[in-house]
Amino acid sequence: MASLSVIYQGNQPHALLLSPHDQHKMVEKIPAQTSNICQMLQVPVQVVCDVNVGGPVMVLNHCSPDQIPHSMMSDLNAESVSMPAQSFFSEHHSPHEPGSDIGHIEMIVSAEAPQTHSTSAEVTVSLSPEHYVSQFNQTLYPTQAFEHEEVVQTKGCESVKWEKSKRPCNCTKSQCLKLYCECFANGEFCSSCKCTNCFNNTEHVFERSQAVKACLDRNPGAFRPKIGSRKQGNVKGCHTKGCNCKRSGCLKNYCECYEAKIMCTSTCKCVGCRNYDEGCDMKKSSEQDRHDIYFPTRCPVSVITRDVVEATCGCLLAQAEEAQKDGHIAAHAERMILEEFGQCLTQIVRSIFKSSRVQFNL
DNA sequence: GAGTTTGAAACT
DNA sequence: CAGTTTCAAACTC
Repeated sequence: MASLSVIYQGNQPHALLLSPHDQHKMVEKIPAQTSNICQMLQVPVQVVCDVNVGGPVMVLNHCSPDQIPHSMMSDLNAESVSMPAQSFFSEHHSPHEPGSDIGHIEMIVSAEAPQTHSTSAEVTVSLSPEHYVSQFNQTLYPTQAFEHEEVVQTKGCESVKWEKSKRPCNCTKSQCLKLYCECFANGEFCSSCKCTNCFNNTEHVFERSQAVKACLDRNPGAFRPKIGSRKQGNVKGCHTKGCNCKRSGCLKNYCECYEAKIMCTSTCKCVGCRNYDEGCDMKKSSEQDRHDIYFPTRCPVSVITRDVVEATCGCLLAQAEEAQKDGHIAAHAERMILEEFGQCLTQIVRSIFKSSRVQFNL
């Protein structure tokens, strides 16, 4: 029943668990994992206790505010909350921002100790607004997914929006407990999926929490959004790790940057990237690099391959998009595109001559 | 819809 | 940490 639980080891309070859901089984199983929970979460949580709660603290964060108030209001003893629960959240949230984070929280609540303890633990929990991401909670208590949900993530003064569509997964071998599974990677339970042997559901909460921990052990940032905060001049944000594409030119949905509709950046380790904005990014040092990559030396008869044609079209489209973005008039846009086409032709001709020289030398 | 390609994740 | 394998989505036919 309690969304706020104090976990004891022997007579000593061991951990404070804030949970949005009524999941006793999970609460019972979590203590074994809580020893390094703060480090695992990488969420500095300042805990000021009237009694020594002592141990690590799990703080619900990064959950749907629509869910939290209900559980908090229904589960907490109203008399022990120093401010009305409704105002507690309304001060920090717009109720119509699904998926937004709690952000800054200051509250005083009472947590009922187990029956073996006669006292209540009154604690003040203060979350620093800049450390709002609680991946473990997010993944342990996933929010319901919505079709084509637009998530608004607020971090400090920055606001990043990205499309988050809930697609049914088709996992067959991963039990949906590895990051291969999009549902799992998004911190969601599988629902209406076509997966087989799925463990990413409420019936396998323990296995799932183990898998979450394993992922976080491998990579503490495993469940952080891959599309990070926007940089100056980067309207939509950037990929936190960058992509490693080698064959797609970062112009297909294989590329995580392209799929997220963002430009590749210098963080990416991609080869032959075509997904960047020359005006705003340092991805490539010069336009020449781009053409050199896509118009390499080849046998004359095979220079104009399908790849070359696609690359040329890509160049022209990129120019068109840039012209449109910059708000140029049609005539100027046409000129830009034609100039780009000229550059492409120049490179093709150069490639023919280069490969011809090679052949002649042979 | 089956087969292939791709690149991230996982593993060694 | 680099190389390899596994995996599921994207893509092609």
